[in-house]
Amino acid sequence: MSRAGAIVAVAVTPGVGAAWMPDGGEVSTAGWDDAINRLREIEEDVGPRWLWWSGDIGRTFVANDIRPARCWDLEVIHRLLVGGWRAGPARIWAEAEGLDPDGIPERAPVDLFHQPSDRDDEALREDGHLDPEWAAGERADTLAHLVVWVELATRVYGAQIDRLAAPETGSPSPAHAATARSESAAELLCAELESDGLPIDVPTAESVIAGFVGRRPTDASEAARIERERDDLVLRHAPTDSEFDLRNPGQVKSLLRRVGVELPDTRAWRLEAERDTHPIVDALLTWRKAERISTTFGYGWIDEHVGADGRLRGSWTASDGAAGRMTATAGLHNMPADLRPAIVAEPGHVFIRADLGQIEPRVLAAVSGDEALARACLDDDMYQPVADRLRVEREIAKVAVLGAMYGQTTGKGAEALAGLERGYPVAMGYLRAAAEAAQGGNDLRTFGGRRVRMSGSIAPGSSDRDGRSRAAARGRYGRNAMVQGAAAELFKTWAVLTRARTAEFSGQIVLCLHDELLVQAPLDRADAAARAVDSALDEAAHRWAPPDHPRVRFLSDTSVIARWSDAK
DNA sequence: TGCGGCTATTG
DNA sequence: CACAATAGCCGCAG
Repeated sequence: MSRAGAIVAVAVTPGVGAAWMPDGGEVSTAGWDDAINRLREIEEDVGPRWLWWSGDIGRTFVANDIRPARCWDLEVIHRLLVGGWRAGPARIWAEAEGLDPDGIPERAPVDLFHQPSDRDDEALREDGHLDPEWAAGERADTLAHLVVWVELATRVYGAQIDRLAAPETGSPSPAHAATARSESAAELLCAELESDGLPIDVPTAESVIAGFVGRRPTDASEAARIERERDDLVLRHAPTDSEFDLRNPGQVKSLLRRVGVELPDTRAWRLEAERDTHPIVDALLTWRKAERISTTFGYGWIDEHVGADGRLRGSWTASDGAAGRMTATAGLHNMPADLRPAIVAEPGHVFIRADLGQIEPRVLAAVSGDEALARACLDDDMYQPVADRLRVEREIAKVAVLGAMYGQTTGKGAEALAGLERGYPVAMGYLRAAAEAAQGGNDLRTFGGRRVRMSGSIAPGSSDRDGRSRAAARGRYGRNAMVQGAAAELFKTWAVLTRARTAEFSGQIVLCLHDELLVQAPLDRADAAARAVDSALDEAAHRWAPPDHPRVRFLSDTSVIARWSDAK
């Protein structure tokens, strides 16, 4: 029997045990021997929305093979409401209680007068702040302490619910509470992505790598010899009486000047234009590619990040950076396309690869409420109707729309920008308002309720001493964050619904890539899983979409494939 | 040792 | 070569 509305606050410490408390009910505890079984029973019998302090608890669940359907992550929602990255129990508590975060106590130094054993055991100080030793996680070591944590969690939860519904957050919107739930689930999905990893066929990966840098060296001296030979393929085109370090851009520039190629910098797209000028340019481009594979995506990368089970693992964050996108380490988000043939579904399985078409301009149409732009989204290729309206080529229209979202003011799309202003004034006004607010140093809030801080270290402007360009950079940052951030929210809603709806077909999300999902499923259930991915998008668009705005059509290009490179 | 600059890769 | 990210190597300041 499932009670979908049930909230169960929970705190777990491996080796110690667990405490849990249903909303309005009694607190229970179990020692570690019993804790995981009890929690698993609750998940299976009740399927509650687990309320916990941070993704650490979710990771503990996942590490013990419990995959909850629903959660409420206080730290995730704190970041959503407050913006930025700083969190932790002390900040979360202070925010919930309306206390000044600058008043958060430092921990007392351990010295003759402050021994650890002197501590009293109260979680809350007289001034209302969380005790620093509790905040540092040192008081999660007994069942009695875990009981206190679940009680405190319940109090923070109440405050967050109030805050999500309050006008202070901007326009009060059910989207904010919905985003809070999907962002929590996304953090849980990150725990699973870290645990599960991405299937990679190591022999295939190594043969791709070998194609760029040669066979795996057996020892350090062979590695050094190969490196030297690679360097020589470039340097043989250079004057023999001079030494150049190819890894030093300044020296590469001098080297090129010596052979008559004068460039402001040595980026690949500039070198590309000079390929025919001198043979050293082509050699250098080849060297760069090999060097990149060798240092970043070579044998060392495989050794470091691929497990014995043939899974590539990195760490994941559910809402990083300016706008709250998912991020991943270990090259999971920037793996060269050349390596995609090595991403292969395991025996008896296939991948469902699904990617959203033109997600950012469609999201712009939705959040701005621009009816004309929303109508353009009815087309599979929304740039075509925009081009027709502006009476320009499709490529021009595309560059103009992207330029508007990125804050471009010069170049090819600039003249079409005026047409956009006339044709889609609501969307353009939305972007301009965001840019102006950001330029003036005002915090923004995305459609889903994420606060984008314009004060603080993430926002641009610290290194740039020119005030005007700094202001312009802030404007572009804010303008883009509103679109990219809302797109990230829609994407995560889709991802967590895909997680839920493909589970019955044994689907497992193995990669999230901003607008693309890779799901592994058993061969014989692939079609059903693929249909579930598509219907999860419809469901996500429904849940996420602004209720008082024109409906916007979202599209997924979905295919069933054996390896990542097979699609499109 | 930490940080900014340059470079390459992805969405 | 606009917006976002991770990550490597180099030179330079402390």
